[in-house]
Amino acid sequence: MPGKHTDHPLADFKVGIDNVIFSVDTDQHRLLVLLVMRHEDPFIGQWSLPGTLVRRGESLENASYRVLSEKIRVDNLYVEQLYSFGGPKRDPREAENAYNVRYLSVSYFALVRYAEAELIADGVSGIAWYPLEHLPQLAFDHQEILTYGTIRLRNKVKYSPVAFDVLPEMFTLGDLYQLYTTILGDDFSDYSNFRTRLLKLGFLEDTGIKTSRGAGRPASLYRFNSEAFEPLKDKPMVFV
Amino acid sequence: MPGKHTDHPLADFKVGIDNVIFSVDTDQHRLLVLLVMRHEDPFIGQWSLPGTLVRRGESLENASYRVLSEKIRVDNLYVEQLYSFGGPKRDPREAENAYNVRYLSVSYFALVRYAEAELIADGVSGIAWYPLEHLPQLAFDHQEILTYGTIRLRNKVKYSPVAFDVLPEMFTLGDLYQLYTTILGDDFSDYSNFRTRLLKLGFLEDTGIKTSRGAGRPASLYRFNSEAFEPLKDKPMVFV
DNA sequence: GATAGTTTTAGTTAAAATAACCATAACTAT
DNA sequence: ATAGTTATGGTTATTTTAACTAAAACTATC
Repeated sequence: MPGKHTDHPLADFKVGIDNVIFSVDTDQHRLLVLLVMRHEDPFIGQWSLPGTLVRRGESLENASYRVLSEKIRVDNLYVEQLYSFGGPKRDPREAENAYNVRYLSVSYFALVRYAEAELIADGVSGIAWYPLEHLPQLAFDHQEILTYGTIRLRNKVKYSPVAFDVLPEMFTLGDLYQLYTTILGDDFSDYSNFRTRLLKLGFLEDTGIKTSRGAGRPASLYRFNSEAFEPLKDKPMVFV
Repeated sequence: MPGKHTDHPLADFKVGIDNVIFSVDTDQHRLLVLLVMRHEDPFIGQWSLPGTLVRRGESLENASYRVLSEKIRVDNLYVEQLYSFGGPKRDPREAENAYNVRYLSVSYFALVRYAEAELIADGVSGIAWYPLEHLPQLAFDHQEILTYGTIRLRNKVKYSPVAFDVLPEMFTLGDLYQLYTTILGDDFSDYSNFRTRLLKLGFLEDTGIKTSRGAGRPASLYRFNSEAFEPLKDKPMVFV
Protein backbone atom coordinates (compact mmCIF):
# COMPACT_ATOMS: atom_id res chain seq x y z
CA MET A 1 0.00 0.00 0.00
CA PRO A 2 2.60 2.60 -0.94
CA GLY A 3 1.38 6.10 -1.44
CA LYS A 4 -1.91 5.93 0.45
CA HIS A 5 -3.91 9.01 -0.42
CA THR A 6 -0.89 10.73 -1.96
CA ASP A 7 1.07 9.64 -5.00
CA HIS A 8 4.54 10.06 -3.58
CA PRO A 9 6.54 6.87 -3.94
CA LEU A 10 8.37 5.81 -0.83
CA ALA A 11 12.09 5.21 -0.80
CA ASP A 12 13.42 1.68 -0.34
CA PHE A 13 16.42 1.34 1.90
CA LYS A 14 19.25 -0.92 2.79
CA VAL A 15 20.47 -0.06 6.26
CA GLY A 16 24.14 -0.17 7.06
CA ILE A 17 26.03 0.04 10.31
CA ASP A 18 29.29 1.95 10.66
CA ASN A 19 31.34 1.67 13.82
CA VAL A 20 33.63 4.37 15.11
CA ILE A 21 35.83 2.29 17.40
CA PHE A 22 38.26 4.22 19.54
CA SER A 23 41.01 3.05 21.81
CA VAL A 24 43.68 4.84 23.75
CA ASP A 25 47.33 3.85 23.63
CA THR A 26 48.44 5.53 26.84
CA ASP A 27 52.09 4.48 26.43
CA GLN A 28 52.41 6.29 23.12
CA HIS A 29 49.89 8.90 24.21
CA ARG A 30 47.79 8.41 21.12
CA LEU A 31 44.10 8.27 20.45
CA LEU A 32 43.39 5.55 17.90
CA VAL A 33 40.51 4.64 15.62
CA LEU A 34 40.02 1.26 13.95
CA LEU A 35 39.97 1.29 10.15
CA VAL A 36 39.56 -1.48 7.60
CA MET A 37 40.64 -1.63 3.99
CA ARG A 38 37.86 -2.01 1.44
CA HIS A 39 38.20 -4.96 -0.94
CA GLU A 40 35.23 -4.25 -3.14
CA ASP A 41 33.57 -1.41 -4.94
CA PRO A 42 32.76 1.31 -4.28
CA PHE A 43 35.90 2.87 -2.84
CA ILE A 44 37.95 -0.29 -3.34
CA GLY A 45 41.41 0.05 -1.84
CA GLN A 46 40.42 2.83 0.50
CA TRP A 47 40.27 2.80 4.27
CA SER A 48 36.87 2.94 5.90
CA LEU A 49 35.10 2.51 9.22
CA PRO A 50 34.24 -1.11 9.90
CA GLY A 51 30.65 -1.62 8.84
CA THR A 52 28.11 -3.99 7.43
CA LEU A 53 24.61 -4.13 6.04
CA VAL A 54 21.85 -5.18 8.39
CA ARG A 55 20.53 -8.71 7.79
CA ARG A 56 17.01 -10.03 8.02
CA GLY A 57 15.91 -10.44 11.58
CA GLU A 58 18.99 -8.69 12.92
CA SER A 59 18.74 -5.68 15.23
CA LEU A 60 20.87 -2.60 14.67
CA GLU A 61 22.79 -3.23 17.87
CA ASN A 62 23.50 -6.81 16.92
CA ALA A 63 24.74 -5.81 13.50
CA SER A 64 27.05 -3.29 15.12
CA TYR A 65 28.36 -5.86 17.57
CA ARG A 66 28.77 -8.47 14.83
CA VAL A 67 31.12 -6.24 12.86
CA LEU A 68 33.05 -5.30 15.93
CA SER A 69 33.51 -8.87 17.04
CA GLU A 70 34.56 -9.90 13.52
CA LYS A 71 37.39 -7.40 13.65
CA ILE A 72 38.65 -7.44 17.21
CA ARG A 73 38.52 -9.66 20.26
CA VAL A 74 37.81 -7.57 23.30
CA ASP A 75 35.92 -8.00 26.55
CA ASN A 76 35.78 -4.51 27.95
CA LEU A 77 34.11 -1.87 25.91
CA TYR A 78 31.55 0.87 25.86
CA VAL A 79 29.09 1.21 22.96
CA GLU A 80 26.34 3.64 22.08
CA GLN A 81 24.50 4.77 18.98
CA LEU A 82 25.92 7.87 17.37
CA TYR A 83 23.93 9.26 14.47
CA SER A 84 22.11 8.26 11.30
CA PHE A 85 23.20 9.50 7.92
CA GLY A 86 20.63 8.87 5.28
CA GLY A 87 20.45 11.55 2.65
CA PRO A 88 20.09 10.57 -0.98
CA LYS A 89 23.35 10.39 -2.94
CA ARG A 90 25.50 9.58 0.08
CA ASP A 91 26.32 6.13 -1.34
CA PRO A 92 27.43 5.71 -4.99
CA ARG A 93 25.72 2.32 -5.11
CA GLU A 94 22.40 4.14 -5.20
CA ALA A 95 23.06 5.23 -8.77
CA GLU A 96 23.93 1.73 -9.90
CA ASN A 97 20.74 -0.07 -9.04
CA ALA A 98 17.61 0.12 -11.09
CA TYR A 99 15.26 0.48 -8.17
CA ASN A 100 16.94 3.48 -6.60
CA VAL A 101 17.50 1.68 -3.35
CA ARG A 102 19.03 4.06 -0.83
CA TYR A 103 21.71 3.34 1.75
CA LEU A 104 21.18 4.64 5.24
CA SER A 105 23.99 4.37 7.75
CA VAL A 106 23.38 4.12 11.47
CA SER A 107 26.68 4.81 13.13
CA TYR A 108 27.80 3.46 16.46
CA PHE A 109 30.50 4.72 18.72
CA ALA A 110 32.68 2.41 20.80
CA LEU A 111 35.57 2.76 23.19
CA VAL A 112 37.60 -0.39 23.81
CA ARG A 113 40.53 -1.34 26.01
CA TYR A 114 43.61 -1.04 23.82
CA ALA A 115 45.95 -3.37 25.66
CA GLU A 116 43.39 -6.13 25.49
CA ALA A 117 42.03 -5.61 21.98
CA GLU A 118 43.35 -8.18 19.55
CA LEU A 119 42.90 -7.48 15.88
CA ILE A 120 41.53 -10.40 13.92
CA ALA A 121 43.56 -10.87 10.74
CA ASP A 122 41.71 -13.14 8.37
CA GLY A 123 44.53 -13.20 5.87
CA VAL A 124 42.78 -10.94 3.43
CA SER A 125 41.48 -7.80 4.99
CA GLY A 126 43.71 -4.93 5.96
CA ILE A 127 42.84 -3.70 9.42
CA ALA A 128 44.70 -1.22 11.59
CA TRP A 129 44.59 1.28 14.42
CA TYR A 130 45.17 4.76 13.08
CA PRO A 131 46.10 7.70 15.28
CA LEU A 132 43.58 10.48 14.88
CA GLU A 133 46.25 12.95 13.79
CA HIS A 134 47.40 10.78 10.89
CA LEU A 135 44.32 9.57 9.11
CA PRO A 136 44.22 8.35 5.53
CA GLN A 137 41.49 9.40 3.15
CA LEU A 138 38.29 7.64 4.12
CA ALA A 139 35.59 6.07 1.95
CA PHE A 140 31.99 7.32 1.74
CA ASP A 141 31.15 10.05 4.26
CA HIS A 142 33.16 8.28 6.92
CA GLN A 143 35.31 11.28 7.71
CA GLU A 144 32.17 13.14 8.71
CA ILE A 145 31.01 10.25 10.87
CA LEU A 146 34.42 10.03 12.51
CA THR A 147 34.46 13.75 13.28
CA TYR A 148 31.07 13.41 14.88
CA GLY A 149 32.29 10.42 16.88
CA THR A 150 35.32 12.30 18.14
CA ILE A 151 33.16 15.09 19.49
CA ARG A 152 30.97 12.51 21.21
CA LEU A 153 33.98 10.74 22.72
CA ARG A 154 35.31 13.94 24.24
CA ASN A 155 31.92 14.76 25.70
CA LYS A 156 31.36 11.26 27.02
CA VAL A 157 34.64 11.13 28.82
CA LYS A 158 34.00 14.49 30.44
CA TYR A 159 30.51 13.77 31.70
CA SER A 160 30.36 10.05 32.34
CA PRO A 161 32.61 7.35 33.72
CA VAL A 162 33.34 5.55 30.44
CA ALA A 163 37.04 5.73 31.26
CA PHE A 164 36.59 2.95 33.80
CA ASP A 165 35.14 0.67 31.15
CA VAL A 166 38.44 0.64 29.34
CA LEU A 167 40.83 0.75 32.28
CA PRO A 168 41.83 -2.50 33.98
CA GLU A 169 40.13 -3.52 37.21
CA MET A 170 42.87 -1.77 39.17
CA PHE A 171 44.71 1.28 37.93
CA THR A 172 46.82 4.13 39.22
CA LEU A 173 45.69 7.74 39.22
CA GLY A 174 48.50 8.31 36.75
CA ASP A 175 46.93 5.80 34.36
CA LEU A 176 43.63 7.60 34.65
CA TYR A 177 45.25 10.97 34.08
CA GLN A 178 47.09 9.66 31.01
CA LEU A 179 43.79 8.43 29.59
CA TYR A 180 42.14 11.80 30.08
CA THR A 181 44.99 13.86 28.68
CA THR A 182 45.25 11.60 25.64
CA ILE A 183 41.59 12.05 24.84
CA LEU A 184 41.09 15.65 25.90
CA GLY A 185 44.51 17.16 25.34
CA ASP A 186 47.30 17.98 27.77
CA ASP A 187 46.07 21.32 28.92
CA PHE A 188 42.79 20.31 30.51
CA SER A 189 43.94 20.12 34.11
CA ASP A 190 46.91 20.03 36.43
CA TYR A 191 47.69 16.48 37.59
CA SER A 192 47.63 17.45 41.25
CA ASN A 193 44.26 19.13 40.99
CA PHE A 194 42.89 16.28 38.90
CA ARG A 195 43.85 13.92 41.73
CA THR A 196 42.28 15.84 44.56
CA ARG A 197 39.13 16.48 42.59
CA LEU A 198 38.57 12.84 41.68
CA LEU A 199 39.40 11.57 45.13
CA LYS A 200 36.98 14.01 46.71
CA LEU A 201 34.17 12.65 44.52
CA GLY A 202 34.52 9.48 46.50
CA PHE A 203 33.98 6.72 43.98
CA LEU A 204 37.61 5.67 43.75
CA GLU A 205 38.71 3.06 46.28
CA ASP A 206 42.34 2.87 47.29
CA THR A 207 43.19 -0.84 47.33
CA GLY A 208 46.35 -0.15 49.31
CA ILE A 209 48.35 -2.16 46.79
CA LYS A 210 51.40 -0.35 45.51
CA THR A 211 52.84 -0.70 42.06
CA SER A 212 56.21 0.43 40.81
CA ARG A 213 56.72 1.09 37.14
CA GLY A 214 60.22 2.30 36.38
CA ALA A 215 61.43 5.34 38.21
CA GLY A 216 59.61 7.25 40.90
CA ARG A 217 57.62 6.58 43.99
CA PRO A 218 55.27 3.56 43.75
CA ALA A 219 51.66 4.45 43.04
CA SER A 220 48.55 3.19 44.75
CA LEU A 221 46.19 1.03 42.75
CA TYR A 222 42.60 2.24 42.76
CA ARG A 223 39.32 0.57 41.91
CA PHE A 224 36.18 2.21 40.48
CA ASN A 225 33.20 1.78 42.78
CA SER A 226 30.10 1.97 40.61
CA GLU A 227 27.68 1.96 43.56
CA ALA A 228 29.44 4.98 45.05
CA PHE A 229 29.21 6.65 41.65
CA GLU A 230 25.48 6.05 41.28
CA PRO A 231 24.25 9.17 43.12
CA LEU A 232 26.68 11.31 41.12
CA LYS A 233 25.62 10.09 37.70
CA ASP A 234 23.46 13.15 36.97
CA LYS A 235 26.08 15.63 38.08
CA PRO A 236 28.49 16.67 35.37
CA MET A 237 31.95 15.57 36.40
CA VAL A 238 33.29 18.19 34.04
CA PHE A 239 37.02 18.17 33.49
CA VAL A 240 37.81 21.15 31.32
CA MET B 1 24.45 -8.42 -5.33
CA PRO B 2 23.00 -9.41 -2.01
CA GLY B 3 24.95 -11.81 0.10
CA LYS B 4 28.38 -11.47 -1.52
CA HIS B 5 30.56 -14.25 -0.15
CA THR B 6 28.08 -15.03 2.62
CA ASP B 7 24.55 -16.32 2.21
CA HIS B 8 22.86 -14.02 4.70
CA PRO B 9 19.97 -12.17 3.08
CA LEU B 10 19.90 -8.46 3.77
CA ALA B 11 16.90 -6.77 5.29
CA ASP B 12 14.84 -4.36 3.23
CA PHE B 13 13.69 -1.25 4.97
CA LYS B 14 11.21 1.53 4.81
CA VAL B 15 12.50 4.45 6.80
CA GLY B 16 10.16 6.55 8.88
CA ILE B 17 10.58 9.83 10.67
CA ASP B 18 9.07 10.52 14.06
CA ASN B 19 9.14 13.98 15.52
CA VAL B 20 9.18 14.75 19.22
CA ILE B 21 7.98 18.34 19.13
CA PHE B 22 8.07 20.18 22.43
CA SER B 23 6.81 23.55 23.41
CA VAL B 24 6.57 25.39 26.68
CA ASP B 25 3.39 27.07 27.86
CA THR B 26 4.93 29.39 30.41
CA ASP B 27 1.59 30.86 31.49
CA GLN B 28 0.26 27.50 32.56
CA HIS B 29 3.74 26.34 33.50
CA ARG B 30 3.44 23.22 31.40
CA LEU B 31 5.76 21.35 29.12
CA LEU B 32 3.87 20.18 26.05
CA VAL B 33 4.42 17.63 23.31
CA LEU B 34 2.58 17.54 20.00
CA LEU B 35 0.57 14.38 19.31
CA VAL B 36 -1.57 13.33 16.37
CA MET B 37 -4.41 10.85 16.18
CA ARG B 38 -3.85 7.89 13.90
CA HIS B 39 -6.53 7.32 11.24
CA GLU B 40 -5.22 4.10 9.80
CA ASP B 41 -3.88 0.78 10.90
CA PRO B 42 -1.89 -0.16 12.79
CA PHE B 43 -2.85 1.54 16.06
CA ILE B 44 -5.86 3.24 14.50
CA GLY B 45 -7.52 5.64 16.93
CA GLN B 46 -4.44 5.97 19.10
CA TRP B 47 -2.27 9.02 19.67
CA SER B 48 1.20 9.04 18.21
CA LEU B 49 4.16 11.26 17.46
CA PRO B 50 3.79 13.07 14.14
CA GLY B 51 5.70 11.05 11.58
CA THR B 52 5.92 9.98 7.99
CA LEU B 53 7.73 7.59 5.72
CA VAL B 54 10.67 8.93 3.74
CA ARG B 55 9.99 9.45 0.06
CA ARG B 56 12.25 8.88 -2.91
CA GLY B 57 14.86 11.57 -3.19
CA GLU B 58 13.95 13.07 0.14
CA SER B 59 16.53 13.57 2.87
CA LEU B 60 15.80 12.59 6.47
CA GLU B 61 15.87 16.22 7.58
CA ASN B 62 13.47 17.23 4.87
CA ALA B 63 11.05 14.47 5.75
CA SER B 64 11.18 15.58 9.37
CA TYR B 65 10.54 19.18 8.42
CA ARG B 66 7.77 18.22 6.01
CA VAL B 67 5.77 16.54 8.77
CA LEU B 68 6.37 19.37 11.17
CA SER B 69 5.25 21.99 8.70
CA GLU B 70 2.16 19.95 7.80
CA LYS B 71 1.07 20.03 11.43
CA ILE B 72 2.04 23.46 12.69
CA ARG B 73 2.93 26.85 11.36
CA VAL B 74 5.92 28.19 13.24
CA ASP B 75 8.92 30.32 12.44
CA ASN B 76 11.12 29.90 15.45
CA LEU B 77 12.30 26.46 16.33
CA TYR B 78 15.24 24.29 17.15
CA VAL B 79 15.62 20.84 15.55
CA GLU B 80 18.13 18.03 15.88
CA GLN B 81 18.26 14.32 15.23
CA LEU B 82 17.50 12.19 18.26
CA TYR B 83 17.93 8.46 17.81
CA SER B 84 17.18 5.62 15.42
CA PHE B 85 15.00 2.72 16.43
CA GLY B 86 15.26 -0.14 14.03
CA GLY B 87 14.95 -3.51 15.68
CA PRO B 88 12.86 -6.19 14.02
CA LYS B 89 9.29 -6.49 15.30
CA ARG B 90 9.03 -2.85 16.33
CA ASP B 91 6.35 -2.22 13.73
CA PRO B 92 3.38 -4.61 13.35
CA ARG B 93 3.28 -3.90 9.63
CA GLU B 94 6.41 -6.03 9.27
CA ALA B 95 4.39 -9.17 9.90
CA GLU B 96 1.82 -8.25 7.29
CA ASN B 97 3.96 -7.95 4.22
CA ALA B 98 5.26 -10.88 2.28
CA TYR B 99 8.75 -9.51 1.83
CA ASN B 100 9.49 -8.91 5.49
CA VAL B 101 10.15 -5.27 4.89
CA ARG B 102 11.28 -3.66 8.12
CA TYR B 103 10.42 -0.25 9.45
CA LEU B 104 13.20 1.86 10.86
CA SER B 105 12.38 5.08 12.63
CA VAL B 106 14.76 8.01 12.74
CA SER B 107 13.46 10.32 15.42
CA TYR B 108 13.90 14.05 15.52
CA PHE B 109 13.61 16.36 18.43
CA ALA B 110 12.22 19.89 18.12
CA LEU B 111 11.50 22.78 20.42
CA VAL B 112 9.10 25.41 19.07
CA ARG B 113 7.74 28.71 20.31
CA TYR B 114 4.39 27.95 21.85
CA ALA B 115 2.73 31.35 21.55
CA GLU B 116 3.47 31.43 17.85
CA ALA B 117 2.79 27.82 16.91
CA GLU B 118 -0.48 27.45 15.10
CA LEU B 119 -1.88 23.96 14.77
CA ILE B 120 -3.04 23.09 11.29
CA ALA B 121 -6.44 21.46 11.45
CA ASP B 122 -7.22 19.79 8.16
CA GLY B 123 -10.71 18.84 9.23
CA VAL B 124 -9.87 15.20 9.69
CA SER B 125 -6.84 14.65 11.81
CA GLY B 126 -6.89 15.05 15.55
CA ILE B 127 -3.90 17.02 16.68
CA ALA B 128 -3.14 18.43 20.11
CA TRP B 129 -0.57 19.63 22.59
CA TYR B 130 -0.39 17.24 25.53
CA PRO B 131 1.25 18.12 28.83
CA LEU B 132 3.98 15.64 29.64
CA GLU B 133 2.35 14.69 32.93
CA HIS B 134 -0.91 13.68 31.27
CA LEU B 135 -0.07 11.59 28.28
CA PRO B 136 -2.40 9.16 26.59
CA GLN B 137 -1.27 5.72 25.54
CA LEU B 138 0.97 6.08 22.50
CA ALA B 139 1.21 3.96 19.36
CA PHE B 140 4.27 1.89 18.36
CA ASP B 141 7.30 2.47 20.58
CA HIS B 142 6.56 6.17 20.69
CA GLN B 143 6.55 6.31 24.48
CA GLU B 144 10.15 5.16 24.46
CA ILE B 145 11.08 7.74 21.84
CA LEU B 146 9.34 10.45 23.84
CA THR B 147 11.16 9.50 27.02
CA TYR B 148 14.42 9.69 25.18
CA GLY B 149 13.45 13.07 23.75
CA THR B 150 12.60 14.44 27.17
CA ILE B 151 16.03 13.55 28.50
CA ARG B 152 17.60 15.23 25.50
CA LEU B 153 15.49 18.36 25.98
CA ARG B 154 16.58 18.74 29.59
CA ASN B 155 20.21 18.31 28.66
CA LYS B 156 19.99 20.68 25.72
CA VAL B 157 18.47 23.45 27.74
CA LYS B 158 21.13 23.10 30.41
CA TYR B 159 24.13 23.13 28.13
CA SER B 160 23.15 25.20 25.13
CA PRO B 161 21.20 28.35 24.40
CA VAL B 162 18.18 26.69 22.76
CA ALA B 163 15.93 28.68 25.09
CA PHE B 164 16.57 31.79 23.03
CA ASP B 165 15.36 30.06 19.89
CA VAL B 166 11.88 29.82 21.36
CA LEU B 167 11.73 33.08 23.29
CA PRO B 168 10.66 36.24 21.49
CA GLU B 169 13.27 38.70 20.29
CA MET B 170 12.94 40.57 23.57
CA PHE B 171 12.08 38.94 26.86
CA THR B 172 12.31 39.53 30.58
CA LEU B 173 14.54 37.57 32.90
CA GLY B 174 11.33 36.33 34.48
CA ASP B 175 10.24 34.87 31.13
CA LEU B 176 13.56 33.10 30.85
CA TYR B 177 13.34 31.79 34.40
CA GLN B 178 9.81 30.52 33.78
CA LEU B 179 11.01 28.64 30.71
CA TYR B 180 13.81 26.99 32.64
CA THR B 181 11.73 26.00 35.63
CA THR B 182 9.02 24.58 33.40
CA ILE B 183 11.49 22.37 31.60
CA LEU B 184 13.84 21.50 34.45
CA GLY B 185 11.56 21.66 37.48
CA ASP B 186 11.09 24.34 40.09
CA ASP B 187 13.94 23.43 42.35
CA PHE B 188 16.83 23.95 40.02
CA SER B 189 17.86 27.40 41.13
CA ASP B 190 16.89 30.45 43.11
CA TYR B 191 15.56 33.22 40.85
CA SER B 192 17.96 35.79 42.25
CA ASN B 193 21.00 33.60 41.72
CA PHE B 194 19.77 32.61 38.26
CA ARG B 195 19.66 36.31 37.38
CA THR B 196 23.11 37.22 38.60
CA ARG B 197 24.65 34.16 37.02
CA LEU B 198 23.17 34.76 33.59
CA LEU B 199 23.92 38.46 33.62
CA LYS B 200 27.54 37.81 34.56
CA LEU B 201 27.92 35.55 31.53
CA GLY B 202 27.50 38.67 29.46
CA PHE B 203 25.47 37.55 26.47
CA LEU B 204 22.24 39.20 27.56
CA GLU B 205 21.77 42.80 26.49
CA ASP B 206 19.51 45.05 28.50
CA THR B 207 17.47 47.01 25.96
CA GLY B 208 16.44 49.48 28.64
CA ILE B 209 12.81 49.03 27.64
CA LYS B 210 10.51 48.33 30.57
CA THR B 211 7.45 46.17 30.44
CA SER B 212 4.70 45.89 33.00
CA ARG B 213 2.59 42.75 33.14
CA GLY B 214 0.03 42.87 35.94
CA ALA B 215 1.28 43.55 39.43
CA GLY B 216 4.82 44.32 40.43
CA ARG B 217 7.71 46.42 39.35
CA PRO B 218 8.19 46.63 35.57
CA ALA B 219 10.86 44.33 34.18
CA SER B 220 13.62 45.13 31.74
CA LEU B 221 13.48 43.53 28.32
CA TYR B 222 16.64 41.69 27.34
CA ARG B 223 17.98 40.50 24.04
CA PHE B 224 20.20 37.46 23.37
CA ASN B 225 23.50 38.42 21.80
CA SER B 226 24.73 35.39 19.86
CA GLU B 227 28.12 36.93 19.06
CA ALA B 228 28.78 37.48 22.75
CA PHE B 229 27.76 33.90 23.40
CA GLU B 230 30.12 32.46 20.78
CA PRO B 231 33.24 32.16 22.97
CA LEU B 232 31.17 30.51 25.69
CA LYS B 233 29.64 27.84 23.50
CA ASP B 234 32.00 25.10 24.68
CA LYS B 235 31.62 25.92 28.35
CA PRO B 236 28.75 24.16 30.04
CA MET B 237 26.28 26.78 31.22
CA VAL B 238 25.01 24.21 33.67
CA PHE B 239 21.93 25.19 35.62
CA VAL B 240 21.39 22.48 38.17
C1' DG C 1 76.30 4.05 49.43
C1' DA C 2 75.69 8.84 48.48
C1' DT C 3 73.46 11.61 45.05
C1' DA C 4 70.66 13.02 41.34
C1' DG C 5 66.46 12.23 38.88
C1' DT C 6 61.55 10.77 38.77
C1' DT C 7 57.04 10.07 40.06
C1' DT C 8 53.47 9.91 43.63
C1' DT C 9 51.43 12.03 47.33
C1' DA C 10 49.89 15.77 50.13
C1' DG C 11 49.46 19.80 51.03
C1' DT C 12 48.82 25.64 50.86
C1' DT C 13 46.85 29.83 49.20
C1' DA C 14 44.50 33.39 46.47
C1' DA C 15 40.79 33.93 43.55
C1' DA C 16 36.35 32.68 41.85
C1' DA C 17 31.89 30.52 42.00
C1' DT C 18 27.80 28.99 44.58
C1' DA C 19 23.85 28.97 47.65
C1' DA C 20 21.09 31.09 50.79
C1' DC C 21 19.52 35.05 52.09
C1' DC C 22 17.92 40.29 52.56
C1' DA C 23 16.40 45.03 51.32
C1' DT C 24 14.67 48.27 48.36
C1' DA C 25 12.43 50.03 44.14
C1' DA C 26 8.49 50.39 41.31
C1' DC C 27 4.58 49.08 39.99
C1' DT C 28 -1.05 47.35 40.70
C1' DA C 29 -5.21 46.69 43.28
C1' DT C 30 -8.06 47.92 47.18
C1' DA D 1 -2.73 55.78 51.67
C1' DT D 2 -1.84 50.94 52.10
C1' DA D 3 -1.10 46.26 51.21
C1' DG D 4 0.47 43.02 47.90
C1' DT D 5 3.63 41.76 44.14
C1' DT D 6 7.43 41.43 41.25
C1' DA D 7 12.02 43.11 39.71
C1' DT D 8 16.31 44.52 41.06
C1' DG D 9 20.57 44.73 43.48
C1' DG D 10 22.84 43.52 46.79
C1' DT D 11 25.49 40.67 51.25
C1' DT D 12 27.58 36.78 53.33
C1' DA D 13 29.32 32.18 54.42
C1' DT D 14 30.70 28.26 52.22
C1' DT D 15 32.73 25.58 48.29
C1' DT D 16 35.21 25.08 44.43
C1' DT D 17 38.95 26.09 41.40
C1' DA D 18 43.66 27.09 39.77
C1' DA D 19 48.24 27.64 40.52
C1' DC D 20 51.82 26.38 43.23
C1' DT D 21 55.00 24.08 46.80
C1' DA D 22 57.11 20.42 49.30
C1' DA D 23 57.98 16.03 51.01
C1' DA D 24 57.95 10.91 50.36
C1' DA D 25 59.47 6.80 48.11
C1' DC D 26 61.29 4.76 44.78
C1' DT D 27 65.33 3.91 40.49
C1' DA D 28 69.61 4.72 38.21
C1' DT D 29 74.28 6.34 38.32
C1' DC D 30 78.73 7.58 39.90
